[in-house]
Amino acid sequence: MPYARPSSPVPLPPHMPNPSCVTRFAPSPSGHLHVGGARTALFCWAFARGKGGTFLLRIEDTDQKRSSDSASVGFLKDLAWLGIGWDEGPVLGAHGGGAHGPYFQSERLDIYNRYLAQLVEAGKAYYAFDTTAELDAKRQAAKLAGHAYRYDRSEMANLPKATVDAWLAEGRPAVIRCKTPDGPITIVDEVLGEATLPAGEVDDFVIRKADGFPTYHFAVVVDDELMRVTHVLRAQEHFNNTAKHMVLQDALGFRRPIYGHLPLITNPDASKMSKRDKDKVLRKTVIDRKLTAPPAGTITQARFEAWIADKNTQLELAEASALAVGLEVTLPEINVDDFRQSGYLPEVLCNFLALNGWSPGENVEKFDNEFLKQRFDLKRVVKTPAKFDRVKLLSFNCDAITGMPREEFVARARLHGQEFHADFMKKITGAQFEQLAGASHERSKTLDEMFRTNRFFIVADELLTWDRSKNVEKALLGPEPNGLSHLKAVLPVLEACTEWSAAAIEQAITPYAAQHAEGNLGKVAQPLRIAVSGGTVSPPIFDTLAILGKASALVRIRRCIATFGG
RNA sequence: GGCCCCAUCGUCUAGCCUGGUCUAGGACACCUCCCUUUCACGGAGGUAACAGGGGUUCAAAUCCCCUUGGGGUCACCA
Repeated sequence: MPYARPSSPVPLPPHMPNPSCVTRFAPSPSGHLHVGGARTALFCWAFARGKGGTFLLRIEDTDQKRSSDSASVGFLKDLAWLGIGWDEGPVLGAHGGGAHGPYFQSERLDIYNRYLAQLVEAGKAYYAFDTTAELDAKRQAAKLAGHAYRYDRSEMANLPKATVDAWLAEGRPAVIRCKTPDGPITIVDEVLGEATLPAGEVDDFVIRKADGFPTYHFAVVVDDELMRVTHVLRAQEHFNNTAKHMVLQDALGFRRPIYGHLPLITNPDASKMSKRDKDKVLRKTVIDRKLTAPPAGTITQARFEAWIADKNTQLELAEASALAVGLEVTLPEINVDDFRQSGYLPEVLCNFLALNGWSPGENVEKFDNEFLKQRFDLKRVVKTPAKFDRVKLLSFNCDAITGMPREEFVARARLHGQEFHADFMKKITGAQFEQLAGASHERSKTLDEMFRTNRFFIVADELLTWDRSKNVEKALLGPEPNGLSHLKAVLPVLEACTEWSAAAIEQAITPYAAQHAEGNLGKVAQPLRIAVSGGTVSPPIFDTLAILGKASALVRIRRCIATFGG
């Protein structure tokens, strides 16, 4: 067991007694939590909690250019929404805290510097004064020569101490590099097995940047040790980094955690999932439609032009969303929050995410986090990358929604509406909403769907317009007796209704259909649906009429008759 | 390109470690039929995979080798 090595000989912050298992999720707050990160967090959480261990969260904000406070708060909220609670880390509600902080790397500079000094002192790391331009040139040359670039330490590693001190004193920019020992390095991984990198593959990598911040590699190794992390579960893109981390652990005399590298989650076309995907969709739409100006009320003309002119310019999330609304296109969900907005259930997202890269076997597919916690193990993690299948996710979501009690759906849909469709909620009474949600329950694949497909409910009666689609024309203006005639005939029937409930309306309409439409309810229902909704799709017609209210329904029917040539 | 890893239906995967029970199982998607006042749901069927080639063995999806294909990585980003 690699972890059985003696504890750190470097007595820095006092350690708590080690729990059996400590995992960590360590995102860099350079955006929003995306599904890949969420899956990693979920597995880390399940692994630790399943073993009675500790799951900790650490924010890797050592890149000053890319970090922001709001981004890290977003991460925390996303995690909490998914039901992935952390025992140690930044505090949010009941989550976080702990004795091994601070959990923001930007607040741990002193700690890193002490270890850095120790390595330099011991001759295991050295200052290097190469400029970025010099290094770039060498890399370029290596590329042209057709071989991989490796840092050549001969110059900087052998600088006399006096020179180094003098250069530092005069303020020359310098990084610190780790003096990587020669020889092959064997990575032991619980998912992938063993892999040996030949000698020379790992060069003298930078461990402290010129701005004084440690690099990712250094901070990770120090923090994992001090936070007594036992198991590192992370995405496979980090696999090769492991060698660097091992070099550092050896140099510092640290324990070695157990590693498990998780397969990547990609787009269906195997490309990396990234926020750029949103940009791509928008760009394609704009180009396909040959637009030269943004839709009104989205982004400014100047911003639009700058964005279109340069493929490397990316819209901010808010800009992209606004433009998507204006263009009436749907952006692909990438971040956890996107899925929340789209009306996915957190428990379903977790379930589905867990299925990308892991499975409990025995043909079990549907499970909750509790099950995952009990059953998750590294042995069943697959090695191959998974293509993220939104269609299957949607199917799972649909199953979960239609499978929940009606009251639960109504309640969750209400919360969703209050957050994302405030305009809709304002224009509808509580009772109406309850009825509408109840009627939408069994046909909803997401919490969001009913708000998008039922907008006709909140349109003013006199502003309702009708589709002129083939189906509408057919239903209304077909051979006699056509829909329009039925509408005219059924109008007085509805006017005569004294009670206006779904059941009462049905009782009034059914006899009519029996008499005048050969019992074919559809012949009457569909024209009514079109009349009151403007289109061919709505909740069941009697519910729809009842929710709308008698006055609205009658106004709409009369207007429809007039519009289609009564 | 160097290095590392991987390879089962269109997709997510079970099976592989400990060869025979695999005429390869499940799920999503797709197709057909049924149900149906729209949409959706639901029900019953169906199509569909061991990348290719060599070994080893009485026997290979399972073990070995090669080829091909895919992914990752080669930053003062994480």
